[in-house]
Amino acid sequence: MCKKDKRTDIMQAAMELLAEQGFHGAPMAQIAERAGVGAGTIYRYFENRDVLITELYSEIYERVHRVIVSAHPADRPIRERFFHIMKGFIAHYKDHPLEYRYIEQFHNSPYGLQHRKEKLLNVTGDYDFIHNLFEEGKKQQVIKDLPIAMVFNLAFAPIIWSIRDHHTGFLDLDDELAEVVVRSCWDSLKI
Amino acid sequence: MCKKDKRTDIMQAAMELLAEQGFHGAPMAQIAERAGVGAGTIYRYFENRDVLITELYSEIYERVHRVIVSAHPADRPIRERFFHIMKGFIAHYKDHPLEYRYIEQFHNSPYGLQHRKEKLLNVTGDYDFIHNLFEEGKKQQVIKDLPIAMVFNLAFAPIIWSIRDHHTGFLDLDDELAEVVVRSCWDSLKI
DNA sequence: GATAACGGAATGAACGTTCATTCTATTTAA
DNA sequence: TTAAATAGAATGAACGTTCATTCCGTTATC
Repeated sequence: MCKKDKRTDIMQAAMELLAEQGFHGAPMAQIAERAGVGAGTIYRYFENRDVLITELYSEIYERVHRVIVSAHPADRPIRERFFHIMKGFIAHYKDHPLEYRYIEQFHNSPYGLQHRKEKLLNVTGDYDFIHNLFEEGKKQQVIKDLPIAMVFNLAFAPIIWSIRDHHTGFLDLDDELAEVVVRSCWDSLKI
Repeated sequence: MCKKDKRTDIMQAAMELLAEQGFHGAPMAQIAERAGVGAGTIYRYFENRDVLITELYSEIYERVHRVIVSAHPADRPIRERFFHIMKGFIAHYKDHPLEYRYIEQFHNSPYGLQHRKEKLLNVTGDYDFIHNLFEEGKKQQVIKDLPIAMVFNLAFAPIIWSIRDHHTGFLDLDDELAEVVVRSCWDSLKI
């Protein structure tokens, strides 16, 4: 087994356990056990627990980002691009409950606050795909001229909560209902 | 100091520390210290940590519930009642950041899942004010005939996220913006 | 055989909870 | 009225457990 395999195993085990049992319910020893490695081995690949959790977040975020960016109809109207992103977002997280749970846990933890702060201040200065769509929509006067944080909330909050409810069994978010919630969010954003 | 005082002191200290530092960042010893009591004293008033956390939730939930129910225009149209509730909700949690943070932490913890499950199944069988408003709205064909969980999400998710952002400094949720977000949520619900 | 990777026992810090003891206020006895 | 007795509230040191991290003997790789 080469180096990369162990690292991948550790990340997979960590995602499963942290998603299922929460950030405080998955000790390093258990992660090691599920990954089939010794507890000490984890520290050869990740400096400490925080680094593991943060790198795993980046990795999982990358996955949904790739889905959203792929086949993006960049030359179509804002509304259509919005629907494409949101439906891709829902489909991906319906298919990947563990990824969803992980991201949710991360955002609702102190890591998430830190992360959100850096993103809004754009510390890294990198290009944010969705942020850009909303700014363009505001410029074109297609969506309301609201603070960007508010735009994100109107666009994502009901959808994310609905995905959560789908996974906990409180809601059956089938294609029809997904369409309804995306349309509702769009209606709350559009001028 | 009489019995009631100590209990209140403990609850106040617990709310402050659990809200500020999260459910895993506030040891019982620290709560006791801030409350000005011995660590063991807490266990005279609360069976264990879980009971303290759960009772505190009920107490804090009661407070916002009282605000929402008070002066409720029960004989006015659904839309007006919705606006009354949502604006009261926002105003209360803008005024009480610690209560907001506490409720948020609770909902995003295993306690919250349990609580949500019981509420949706209506285990206690008690009358739920807001639930009832939505059901009535559906019956009157004023709001969309969607699963009740979806109605809650469309109604509350953007508002709750906006209150969070207000307290973290990402958003200035003044009266004007509060009006906008409530109207947006209503627009996503109404037929 | 030298070097890097690995495993898992050992370590020590942190935490919830317990319990023997102290303190305080109220009742009883003289 | 005063002093002893009692009840039970309050205390905080101690306990047992859990957990992230380290350490070091063993194994694999070249």
